[in-house]
Amino acid sequence: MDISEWSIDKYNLTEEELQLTMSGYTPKAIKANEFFLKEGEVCGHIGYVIKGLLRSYFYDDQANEITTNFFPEGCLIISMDSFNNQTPSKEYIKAIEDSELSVVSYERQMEIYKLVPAWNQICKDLSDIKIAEMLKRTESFQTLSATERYQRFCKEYPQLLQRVNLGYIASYIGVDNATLSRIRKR
Amino acid sequence: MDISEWSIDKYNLTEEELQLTMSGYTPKAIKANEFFLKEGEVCGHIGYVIKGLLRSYFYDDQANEITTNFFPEGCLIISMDSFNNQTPSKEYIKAIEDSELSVVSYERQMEIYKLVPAWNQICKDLSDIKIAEMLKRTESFQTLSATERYQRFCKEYPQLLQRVNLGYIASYIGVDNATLSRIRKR
DNA sequence: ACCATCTTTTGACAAAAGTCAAAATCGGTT
DNA sequence: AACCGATTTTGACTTTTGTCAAAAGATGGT
Repeated sequence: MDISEWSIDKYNLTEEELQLTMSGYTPKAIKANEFFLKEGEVCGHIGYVIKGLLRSYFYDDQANEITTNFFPEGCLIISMDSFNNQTPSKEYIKAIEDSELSVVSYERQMEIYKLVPAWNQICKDLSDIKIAEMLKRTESFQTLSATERYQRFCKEYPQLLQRVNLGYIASYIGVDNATLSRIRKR
Repeated sequence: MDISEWSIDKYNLTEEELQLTMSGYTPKAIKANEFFLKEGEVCGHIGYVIKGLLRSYFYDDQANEITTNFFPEGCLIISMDSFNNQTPSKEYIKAIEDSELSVVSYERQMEIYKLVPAWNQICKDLSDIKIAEMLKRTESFQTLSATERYQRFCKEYPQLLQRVNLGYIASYIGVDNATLSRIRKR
């Protein structure tokens, strides 16, 4: 199962549980280049991307911006370490395009866990999906060349290719900017 | 929090809950080069490593063995995808040294989830730890050279350095065997 | 102690990827 | 249409890493 196959329908929530879940969520618009979360802040919300595109990134020792994830429509935005442990975030999350989110606060989400037991399972499934994604990503670094990683990226995220700067893709797949440019002309 | 700081003591289980948890676990000895899990098998057990050392690996397109993880004393062994979804494993898990494990079956672990509610939290915490580990690993591929990845490996897992083949480390950090050998002479 | 096997090192070379700077291109604004 | 800044491409070059094969070293079994 990957995130594209995931749906809340699986969990057979009662009407009331669905109500409780939905009631915690509020819409939030975010313009291109605005932040959903900054380094050092504690991630206080989960966001669901209804429309638009965001990305997360951090700065390495040499102050290069390293993109860690893209969040297009249908994604849940969450800085795992920061949200789960309510500790300061090590990364920024910033909108690439004007976006519309649906957000829920940490406190409200905690209540939902208590009121709707199925959320424990939902949460576990989402963690498992995340882990599966990351395993695949690690594998690509262990076994693929830069060119192959780029090809895989194109295959997996064709919808991102036209929408994000190449530099973001370059750092995402762990390749220098100029090298990616050369890879692209075959 | 990483796995070395994790302990079941955190969860204030009652004597009875602890009893129920422990009762599911049985000791299992495994000799060097024997398998804990083979590719294609469904992972039916979680293992806790009391003594010894194991590793997980798979074969890439060119039939290279790629090491994905090491499991020294104190680790939980679990093939996430296979155990969680009860699907055939894509990787092998094999003992590097004669090892002693404490194992619990999938069925028994599912019962424990029901009988000891705190296990939901335990499970979530362990997932979070796993995710944090993987984030760090991904970051190392995105930002570090082969030499730096080797240095980080040495710093993080000094106890493994003397105990595993260099070839295992090489594929773990995504470097050719011969290259790692050269890195090591500075 | 000896052999067979596996692991690690080394050499010579090729290919891949990084660096730095300049040029070209693209986007949005006035 | 001209301009500014950001992004992308390109050139010339260096460094890193991979490949292949052979040699050296280590290990375990008998």
